[in-house]
Amino acid sequence: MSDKKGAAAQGNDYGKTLQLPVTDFAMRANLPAREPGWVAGWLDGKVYERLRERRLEEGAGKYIVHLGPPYANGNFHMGHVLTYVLKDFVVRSKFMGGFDSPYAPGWDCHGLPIEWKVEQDLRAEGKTKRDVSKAELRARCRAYAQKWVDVQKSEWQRFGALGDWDHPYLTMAPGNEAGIVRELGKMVARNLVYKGLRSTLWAPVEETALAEAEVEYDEKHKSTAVYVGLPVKKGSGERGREVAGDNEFLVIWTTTPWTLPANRAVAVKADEEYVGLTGMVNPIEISRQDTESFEKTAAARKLGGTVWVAKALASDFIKQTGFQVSKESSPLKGSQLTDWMYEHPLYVGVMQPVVEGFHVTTDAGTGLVHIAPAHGPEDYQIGKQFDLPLVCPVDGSGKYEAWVEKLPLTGVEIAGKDIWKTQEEIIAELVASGRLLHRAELVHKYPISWRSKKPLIYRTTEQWFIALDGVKIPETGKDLRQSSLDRIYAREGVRGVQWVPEYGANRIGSMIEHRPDWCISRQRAWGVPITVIGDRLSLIGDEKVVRGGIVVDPAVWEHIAGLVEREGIDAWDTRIESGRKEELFPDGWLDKHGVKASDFDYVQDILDVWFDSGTTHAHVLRADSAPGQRFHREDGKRPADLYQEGSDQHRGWFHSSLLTSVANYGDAPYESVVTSGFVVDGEGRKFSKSLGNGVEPGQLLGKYGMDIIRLWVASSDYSEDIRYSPQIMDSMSEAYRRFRNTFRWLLGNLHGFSDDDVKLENLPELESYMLHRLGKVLSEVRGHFDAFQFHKGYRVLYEFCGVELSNFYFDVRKDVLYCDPKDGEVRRACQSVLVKILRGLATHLAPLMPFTTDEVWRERYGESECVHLARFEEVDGNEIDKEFDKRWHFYTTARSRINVELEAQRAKGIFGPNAEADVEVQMDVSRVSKSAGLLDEEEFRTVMGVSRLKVVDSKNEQIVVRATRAVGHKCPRCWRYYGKLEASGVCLRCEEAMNQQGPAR
RNA sequence: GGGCUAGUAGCUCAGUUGGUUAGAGCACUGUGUUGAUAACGCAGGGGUCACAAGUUCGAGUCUUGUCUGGCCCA
Repeated sequence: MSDKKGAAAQGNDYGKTLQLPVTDFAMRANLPAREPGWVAGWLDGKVYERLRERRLEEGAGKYIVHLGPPYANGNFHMGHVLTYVLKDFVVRSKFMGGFDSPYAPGWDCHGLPIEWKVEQDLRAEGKTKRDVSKAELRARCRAYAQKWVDVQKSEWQRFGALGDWDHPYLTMAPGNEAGIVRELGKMVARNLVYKGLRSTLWAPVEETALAEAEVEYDEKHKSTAVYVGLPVKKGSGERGREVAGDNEFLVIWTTTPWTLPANRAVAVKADEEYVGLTGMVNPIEISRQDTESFEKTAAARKLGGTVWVAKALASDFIKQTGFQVSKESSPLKGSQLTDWMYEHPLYVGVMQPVVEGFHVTTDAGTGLVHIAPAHGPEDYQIGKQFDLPLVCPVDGSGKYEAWVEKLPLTGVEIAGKDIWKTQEEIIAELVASGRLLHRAELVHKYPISWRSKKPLIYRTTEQWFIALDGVKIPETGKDLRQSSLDRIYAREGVRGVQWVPEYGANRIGSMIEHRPDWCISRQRAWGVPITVIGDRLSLIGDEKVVRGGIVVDPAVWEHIAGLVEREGIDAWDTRIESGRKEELFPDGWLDKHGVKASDFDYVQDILDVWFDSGTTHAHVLRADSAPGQRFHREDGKRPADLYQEGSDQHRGWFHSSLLTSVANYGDAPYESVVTSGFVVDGEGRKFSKSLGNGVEPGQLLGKYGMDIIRLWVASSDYSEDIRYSPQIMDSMSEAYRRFRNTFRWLLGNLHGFSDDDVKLENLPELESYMLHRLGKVLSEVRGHFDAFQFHKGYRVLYEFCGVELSNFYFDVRKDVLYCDPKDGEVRRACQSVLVKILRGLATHLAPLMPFTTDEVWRERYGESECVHLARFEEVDGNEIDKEFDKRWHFYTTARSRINVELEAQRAKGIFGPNAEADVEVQMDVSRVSKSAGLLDEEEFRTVMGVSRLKVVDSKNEQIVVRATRAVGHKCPRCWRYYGKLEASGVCLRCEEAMNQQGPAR
């Protein structure tokens, strides 16, 4: 023990004669404080632009990555971090791989959430949207979106993302808006756009139909559920016979009594059995629910009779209503009920049919389903199927239309009244007519608006659609659905899309296969107008000009697009509202066709915002096949090589992009699609406010810095959900430190060694081996990057740094680097390899850790240099023969076996560091040399870092190791033990090193 | 409720066409260094492969079901 201390003390004098690492590259990064300055440096230094120029000069091939534009509303969250970091991995690795990979950031700016926010701001000012013009409303929306574009842009830049920040695309840029109009016009010309009816989820508060994405569900919504008995008239083939008896009822169950005025049929399930229950409504049940109306009900004396319900639900019905059964009829099939008629729940004498409903189940209710085609998608479908009258009695604000009749018995006027407030009056009417069998409050899941959180209703209204079936796409000869599916699955010899992960194809495929036509119209202000002109009077017979009742003439569409391009989307409404409609037609067009502008209808709906982002392939990527495009970017390429987004976008952006692209161009807008999972917490749960497990990018940036966050993304398999937890981030910090220290050690040991000194010929075996390993590792990494498997690339790099460099190569070569003569051959050979390692690691880690690798680069090559302008470091194959490979495999595996023995002796206190050990390795020399060639004892000793190593031939299967305390004299400079030291007191090697401050060579 | 998808050490990930005792790194524990020092080396402990059936000579791997998550729908 005392000897060890003595050695350390001696070392102090000789330490100054060593070549110890020298570098200004700090051990601690202090990323949060320094990264913003580096971002600014990249922007000021035009790194992206210089990189582009360089690749253009080289004539590099293009690789286009395209992302769904973020919605310009609010700060970025962890999902954005994930997507934009992954995107940046791809862009940067493509650039470093020699591609020209321009990236255009962009923003999605139109749409309801922004409009809604602006309305809230108006409300705060004591106004409503009716107090301002549409143009002003839009101006406010535009300003609001722009504000968030600016915020998000700086957040995005802070992520370290490479991109054309000076030329982002905004869907609200007039040029882009015009492009959207052109895409729509093209679809119109292709006969893909039509007007139809649709049962839409409607928000009475916002007075608009909502997209599915805009709908939320209230898990604990309270509704009033009613059982209603409807007097029935049985028939036997012909409808319209007399009511059979006055005391038989079909029982329906509904949770939306306000829809009863719109009742047009009752649906049954054909093969379900129905029974007539004869008995009495339990007066106690009624009275308990509604004491006041009990008297009226009792007065109506219609408490008894035969009620028809599905047999499977009879007991449930009895339990719920307390109906006292005295007799049960033999069952009838649902199909036997379909020639019955019944009286409308509210309107006396209005007889309506019983029909078969495809959607009828016996999960709840009575198996007899109230059909209001105005208020539900299935209802609407059945309405169409049986040709039921379809008029919606509820207006956009959730009030009954003026023409709705008053309630006949109670005489209550409901026209103009709010549906929710009128519900009690409708129930009172049912009580009065004696048809209310039961009422109860029901807590269930119900759709609500994502904005106002108020309940939604179904309204069947006129909307505009894109047809998925039946209309052939010129390029493919098939309709939109089939053409899209062919491209998703690479069917019919069509070149398909590469989905990463592969299940993406199934996912989007089954959606496209089963989805209805795309409803593209919205009744809002902040969006691109559906600039459709309807030929109301059918004045124009030319099919090339008007088809399906709407103007399809490309000349008109291009004219309107030109107006939008100059003035923005206000161009449309402004002319309609100010009576300058003729300006919407090209000069002379009206005269040529002998019509007036007032002969036409002008649609005032706007486009679904998914249409905006879905058509970026036409505006942002170059659209060569569309000469009319004026907003395309010169640096684009269509289709893109890669679209990338979260997996939820199979339903969203990938979907709308595919449909619009196939519709107008007959191809997919992307060659590959990469999707990522979601960021979840350490337990795999989603982030949510109620769980309180959320985390904001800003917090992480302040605590860890971006490179560590990027490392977290790099280390995770994004094909699944990726987990975030403090523990995970801490281990990423550890990993970061490993990389950083590897760089620090490399830089320190390359002090005074320039890249010009690199000489890779006649290397010692160890250097040759390491160069070979480096080449293998780096090409493996590039392979993983090319396959978008960044976590595998990360792992390979990380383990190389840890296992092969830090644990092995650095450890072995420290002796040479520190103690050999400064210009010693082995030392210089080692440094030559270290340069390759440094450059290899820095360039291959640059896509993952742009900040730190750039810091490394500048530390080595000066402040004016930038790693991001470099390419992946080339390390030639450096093939080594099999014997060589086996020999080093033997050394490295023997190393770990010998280490076990060394550790055992160390534990006994025989010696401390390996330099204090002598080792004898007993092994079957002939067997080993047969495959690995002759071992070099000195090389073997070097690998072990011991003072002496002796190989002794034996016939042992396994190698046997004996480690003993080193004998001889310890060199006070290099700490190795020798038989004798030189007169100067150090070993021969150290003496030379101290004498020759670099031998003349 | 339906579609897609996952569950391998505390954490992040490997585990080939089913084939010895399921691997790596980190973390943890012990230990050595103090010439990578808020760093580095070495060694060690740690897993019923979510659970249950089934196919098979043999299952982490194939089949079915259950549980627990995630996304998208309803």
